[in-house]
Amino acid sequence: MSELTFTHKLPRHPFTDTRARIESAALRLFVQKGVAETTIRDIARDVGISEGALYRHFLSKEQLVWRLFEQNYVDFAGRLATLADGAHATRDKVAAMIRGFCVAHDEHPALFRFLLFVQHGQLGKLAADAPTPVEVVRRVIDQGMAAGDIPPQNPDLATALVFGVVLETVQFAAFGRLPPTMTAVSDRLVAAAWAAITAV
Amino acid sequence: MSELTFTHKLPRHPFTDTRARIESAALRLFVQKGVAETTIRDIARDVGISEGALYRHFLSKEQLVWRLFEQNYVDFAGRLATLADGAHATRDKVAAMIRGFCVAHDEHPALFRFLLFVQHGQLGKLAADAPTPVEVVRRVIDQGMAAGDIPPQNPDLATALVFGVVLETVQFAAFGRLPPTMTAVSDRLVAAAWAAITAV
Amino acid sequence: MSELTFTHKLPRHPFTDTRARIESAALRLFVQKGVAETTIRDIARDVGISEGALYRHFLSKEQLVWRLFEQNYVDFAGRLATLADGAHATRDKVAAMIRGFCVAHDEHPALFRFLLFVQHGQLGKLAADAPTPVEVVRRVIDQGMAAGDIPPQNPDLATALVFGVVLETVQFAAFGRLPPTMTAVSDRLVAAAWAAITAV
Amino acid sequence: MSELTFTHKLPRHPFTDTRARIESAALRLFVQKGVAETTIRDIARDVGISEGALYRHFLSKEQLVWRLFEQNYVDFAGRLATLADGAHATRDKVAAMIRGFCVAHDEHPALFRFLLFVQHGQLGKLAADAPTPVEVVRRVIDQGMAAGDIPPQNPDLATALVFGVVLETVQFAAFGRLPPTMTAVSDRLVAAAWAAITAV
DNA sequence: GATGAATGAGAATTCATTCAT
DNA sequence: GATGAATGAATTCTCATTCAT
Repeated sequence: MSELTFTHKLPRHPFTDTRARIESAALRLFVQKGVAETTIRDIARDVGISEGALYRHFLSKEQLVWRLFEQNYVDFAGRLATLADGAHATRDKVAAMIRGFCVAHDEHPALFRFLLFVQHGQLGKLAADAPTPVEVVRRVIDQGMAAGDIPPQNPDLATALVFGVVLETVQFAAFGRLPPTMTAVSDRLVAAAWAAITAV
Repeated sequence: MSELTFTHKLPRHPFTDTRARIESAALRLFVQKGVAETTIRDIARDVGISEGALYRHFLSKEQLVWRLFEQNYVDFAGRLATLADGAHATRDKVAAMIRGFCVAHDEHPALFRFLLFVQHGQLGKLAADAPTPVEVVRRVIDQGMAAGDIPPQNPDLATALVFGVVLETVQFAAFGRLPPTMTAVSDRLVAAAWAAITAV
Repeated sequence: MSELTFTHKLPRHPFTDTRARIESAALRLFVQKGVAETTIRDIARDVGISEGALYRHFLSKEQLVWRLFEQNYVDFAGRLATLADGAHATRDKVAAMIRGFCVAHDEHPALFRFLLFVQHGQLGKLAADAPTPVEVVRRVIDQGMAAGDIPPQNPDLATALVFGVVLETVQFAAFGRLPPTMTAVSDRLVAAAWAAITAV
Repeated sequence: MSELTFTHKLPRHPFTDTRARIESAALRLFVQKGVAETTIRDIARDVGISEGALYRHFLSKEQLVWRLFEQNYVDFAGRLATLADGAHATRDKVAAMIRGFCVAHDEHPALFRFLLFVQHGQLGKLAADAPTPVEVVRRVIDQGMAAGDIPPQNPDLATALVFGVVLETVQFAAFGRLPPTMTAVSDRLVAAAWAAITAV
């Protein structure tokens, strides 16, 4: 997974790491055409190996999809949590997280989109207590309301607003309606999200 | 299409409603499991007819999907435009549209989700000049900025913010994180969206 | 079958004789696209009736094909026999038959091609003693050899030569390599056929 | 294609002959029952592989048919041309070609019938300038008329006569009316064809 | 680790035929 | 006689997966 993660582990064998090349190709194709529409043959051809060879690295297509999702999703949640913990004021925590979203997107847009859109449905398979970006954001909201920094309201709705501000902007960018780089608008997104959750 | 559309056209054949039942079943299954994952057999079984019978009503699965999308998407855009035109102040226009989203969702959540999430990708197939909800909202934003009601900014980004506020709330509702009825929170969404686009 | 046969029976109801219109359409389509490639729907659409209505007139597609073939094939054989019987010298008999082929072709090319090419395979289904064009020609050859007008040789081969001269010319015409009218070249075909069977 | 072609190219994969076995089976079945009436299942069963396996060797049934036709048809045309070029007098050229037809037939009757009858309709798909048996024969006729060896006449009609003599004899043989071996009657066919085209 | 042929379970689609109205 | 909806079997084709080499 090394090349894919947000956390920059180094690949062991940069020129022969077939597994990473498979994952990278799969991710790109999944985001481009959808998971169901991407065949094993598509991936194999893209990587330049035979279809059979893929099964040396993954037990099944389903497992490939799941690994791609699970490992990176939890990684990303951890990263967000770290960013939130690094700030003290509620607004700074929210800002740090939104900037984290933007950086993560710009580092690897395909992975970002895969995690947040394409495989959103896999959420149900995660262990109930697994850390997720949604939980991380929601915890910050909860604490902010407790501290009086955010007016009292349905914390899930406030969480949805934060995600909506970020994710829809990503969608518009993906459809070419906005420039592809999220970090360029991260300050604007912070302002919008904060205004939205404090507008009650 | 009568059962499905927002505008309640009459069925073409008064004695059978097979076509409408197919569309209704297809819509539900497409939203539940995804288009690619829904087979013709799934739909036929759900309607209680044979697979072959489906093809008397639709030329192909692709055409079924496309019709479901295209007709209703354009309908919905028109409806939004009417709502926007019915108000005068920019904020009232935005409010009317967001309430329109909420009502449309609550009337037929499956259709709403199909149009706005599942088949968002079909957008590219629409005629370049076809009216879309995105265009309608964007036009209101443009006019609002021209009138000085909304601070100068990238109008596409402001449009994305409005959509984000609405659509992510719908997603949270679909995942059970929020109550299923959008109209219950429409005032909150109006406030949030307006705050977001004026927070620059 | 009236409109179709070579023998010019009059239709009973020229404007409502659905059966004849079905046969006419079927024939044209069978020759144009092949029997297997022509669907009941094709025929029905061409005639302007529903698919179900076709089954008022024919028990099955197979029966439709068979009727079209059998009735006309035997008719045509009888007509050829009459022509042969009307001449006395062997060469005149051969000439009369070849001209009969040409006239039959020009009267109704689709029927001719259907009988001689498309459904040649149905031959096996005919009663063993049913009169066929092949038998008619062969009998003339036999008699001609007995009379010393045709040199002794394999009579089946001589029969094949006569058919070859006529039918391949029809094929070339159908492919646009020759003009569509056979009667224009019937004298040439007579000369060629006679030369071929006497060249031994 | 090795087993099938007249020219014996080598199979591309030395360890399997599946492709050749598919082509051989397909050819036999196409000639026996017709192309439309032969299913992929028929072919697969005949070869002893699964239906899916067929698609590793051919993209579609259509492509299988087309390859079978196109490669061998052009091959055969080339072979005929070589034979014609090897003789000098017009009659010898015609004789060489007719013997070439007979030899080709006797080498592989199914292929011969497939090319000259079953798939005659594919002719339209050939490149306009592709060499065909018809063109080869016609060129010889043209040159023979120019040289004064054949009386002036419509060269297409003369070509049709040559083909008629050969092909109808093949048909009669296929229907059991003549012995199966064409080479046994090739001299007779040469005499008949030459007589037919010079009888004008 | 890799290959490529093969499998087998569907998938979408077609089509002759039936039948209630 | 006619209609059009429906059926069900068959057909082409796809694709995740296995396996001998």
